[in-house]
Amino acid sequence: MTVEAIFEATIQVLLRDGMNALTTTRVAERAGVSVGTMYQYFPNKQALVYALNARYLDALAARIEVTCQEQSGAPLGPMVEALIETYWTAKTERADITQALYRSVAELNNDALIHAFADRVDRATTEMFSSASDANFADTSRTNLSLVTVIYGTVRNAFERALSEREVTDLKQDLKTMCRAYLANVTV
Amino acid sequence: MTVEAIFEATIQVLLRDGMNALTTTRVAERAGVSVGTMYQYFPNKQALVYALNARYLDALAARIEVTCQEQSGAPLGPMVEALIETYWTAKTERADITQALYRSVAELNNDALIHAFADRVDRATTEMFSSASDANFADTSRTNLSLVTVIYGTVRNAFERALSEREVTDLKQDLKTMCRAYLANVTV
DNA sequence: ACCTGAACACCGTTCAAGT
DNA sequence: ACCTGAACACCGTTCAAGT
Repeated sequence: MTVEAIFEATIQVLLRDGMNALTTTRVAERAGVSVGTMYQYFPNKQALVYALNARYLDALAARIEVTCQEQSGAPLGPMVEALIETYWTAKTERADITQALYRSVAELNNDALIHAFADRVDRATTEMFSSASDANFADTSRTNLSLVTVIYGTVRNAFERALSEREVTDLKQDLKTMCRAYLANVTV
Repeated sequence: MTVEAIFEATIQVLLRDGMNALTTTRVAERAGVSVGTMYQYFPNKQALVYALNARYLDALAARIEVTCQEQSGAPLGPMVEALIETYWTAKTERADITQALYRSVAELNNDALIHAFADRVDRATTEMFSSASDANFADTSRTNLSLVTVIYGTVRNAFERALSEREVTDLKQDLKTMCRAYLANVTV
């Protein structure tokens, strides 16, 4: 399909030449269509980058939802570790794409994108945590928000710092320790 | 000074009209100089944005260093809370500028910028944590890395999510709980 | 219905000319 | 020494013309 070819071309240009070289001409050329065709599917360049990120976040949200369903009813410890594992893996298995998208999304007004993603994922994780065999929170949505903000933020920052494999392993383990310790603290 | 006027103009254009409207012409106009003048001080537009971010990170690093010096010799708990407080305040007191810079820096290859900042700040925090009255880490640099990555990442993610004041207060408190609990866990 | 690509407005950058 | 701004190459976007 033409749209798929354009998406694929966008990722390739982003990976090969970076954000600055992401021109409509180059994307169209690589996708094997003319610029005009691109504008039939996307009203402008921003919309293309936006759609690409929306597509990625949708896939990410779906994976998190799967993990949340799998962990339903488990104890809190394994639960939060599974969430960390899923998010971290999803982000790192194609680290280059993750980086490229982080950079591309910054240019656009992505509030709607972030909120749609956050709402969907928050729903899944909140439900998961509520189902825990040892769940007994003073404030479920607060705990959920704290956990996911810390987890997603840490993964992102780990990316920016370009940590070594060793450092990533240690950090991931420490993040799990932190979240487990926090959960022990906020469970009544 | 001309350079200062250009920096100031850049921030203003960024705040008023966003990243897309940040054109060399507009910046020059607002700074009261011609485009040519801008190019005497910065080789290109990227360099201008880069320099603006470098300037900001330098000021941020200086503030963190001050906190680290102030906390020297204190117990770990208050120490990590002071670090969280300083970083969070520095980022939120001019939230609009923080946001604008987050967005502007994404476009450029900022590895050098990030690393220079990270190295400098890591040195300050590692020294602080080592000086704690109750410091006794199995692995000081690992603990330091985990703490700063989690803290900086959480603040950044809190920004992206555009949390309410209430949520921010709760999250900050929970982050402190997490870091304290983690420190209790990794101290031998 | 879907595609093409020349044409237009605008942006980043340069450089001969000004003080 | 520092500044100006018209000029140039290139990019995002459009639209009349093609299949």
